[in-house]
Amino acid sequence: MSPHERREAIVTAALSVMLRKGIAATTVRDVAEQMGTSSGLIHHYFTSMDDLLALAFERAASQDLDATRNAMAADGDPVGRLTIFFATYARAEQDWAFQLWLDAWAEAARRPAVRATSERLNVAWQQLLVETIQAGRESGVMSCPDPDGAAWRILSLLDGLALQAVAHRVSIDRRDVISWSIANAETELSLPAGSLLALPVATSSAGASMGG
Amino acid sequence: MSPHERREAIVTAALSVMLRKGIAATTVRDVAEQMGTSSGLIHHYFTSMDDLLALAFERAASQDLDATRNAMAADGDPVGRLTIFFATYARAEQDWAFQLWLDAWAEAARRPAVRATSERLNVAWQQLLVETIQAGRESGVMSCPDPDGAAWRILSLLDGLALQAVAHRVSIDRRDVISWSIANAETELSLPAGSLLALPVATSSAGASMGG
DNA sequence: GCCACTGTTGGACACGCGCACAATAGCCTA
DNA sequence: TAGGCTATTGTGCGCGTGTCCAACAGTGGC
Repeated sequence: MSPHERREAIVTAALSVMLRKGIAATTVRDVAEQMGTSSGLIHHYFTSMDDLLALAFERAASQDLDATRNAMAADGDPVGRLTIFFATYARAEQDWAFQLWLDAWAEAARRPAVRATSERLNVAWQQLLVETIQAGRESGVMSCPDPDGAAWRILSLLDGLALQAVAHRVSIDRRDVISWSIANAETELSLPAGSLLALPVATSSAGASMGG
Repeated sequence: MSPHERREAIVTAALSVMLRKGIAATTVRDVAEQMGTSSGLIHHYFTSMDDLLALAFERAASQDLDATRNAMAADGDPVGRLTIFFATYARAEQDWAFQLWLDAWAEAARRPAVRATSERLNVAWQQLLVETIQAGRESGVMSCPDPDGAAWRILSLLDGLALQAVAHRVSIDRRDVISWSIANAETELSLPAGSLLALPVATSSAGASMGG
């Protein structure tokens, strides 16, 4: 295995463990065991465990964002894109992905590298919504006086609800997380009720290729 | 120092360390050093470190809740109570208090005692809203088909927005966190725009006595 | 076929953790 | 003043962590 391949393999393995156990609980030995190699090998490629964890988190979060962004790009209609957004929003449906964000938000206060990555990616999510809202506004199908604020509110309600569902398991039903967020977005954008409801599909949602 | 005083002192010391280093990074030795005593003493009063951390977190969070609840009780009008709710919501204004919640939500997955406390208190916050909404509905001033769900949505938007403000510092303006949450609540409860806006007051918000 | 190089191994090291336990100190009662 | 009780100490155990390092193996160049 070439050095480049090995580095990728290590990041992938670290990511796999992180998704299962969370950022803080991921150890060098876990990653080595996941790869089926020795723990010393990790330090041959990464100067410290922190570097590896930060890189793996960025990888995971970026892949999630890219998956949703690509899925949305397949639809030319802003309303259709927004429907896909909610349908493929992995954070809200896959606990391990959202737990990563919970860890990141908590760690942001004490690890500058994590904060920078977390903030940059959250803003990217929000911008994805802003672009879609502006497109919908230009085509006249959506009405929204403040796309930037609306995007933050839509995203924050989604995160706030998902937070309860993931952290506390029972407080809020998973289906309500999505349906309430959709209803909120429809109100924000003056869309008819039910506009953003996706037809149930058999295929798994985006982001499933990340392993775990 | 009496057993009761000692227990209180330990909880206070644990809280002090937690606010400085986060829940996950708080150790028995840290708490002992904070008090100027030995680490063995902590285990003489608490069966496990997890219990102590959960209790210290509960102390901080409960004081916050009680402060808001008491402030709301001073007003007989449901709309007035809700106005006070947003005006005294300490989480959104005091970073150290909200950072504790960020830690708790992340740690909930790994510490059962923390999860139980976190969930119970979040539900208590939600119930505080439910009671107010139901009172407002009975008096005819509010209209809401689903008080339980509306309470979760109001609270989750508030938490989701505050999360961005606290974890990332710059993404969202602190004033927008409150004003957007208020506007959302007014929509949820069919209240006239501006109903929940509080007059600016000079006194500091509730919960400031907790130190840190 | 030998050599050098490098990916890779597996264990040792120092440290920090929660926790337990025997010894000590200090106060309250008699 | 003597005795007993309990808060408090200090040490140490077992474990898990990140990091380091000497030894090994497999492969490509000479």
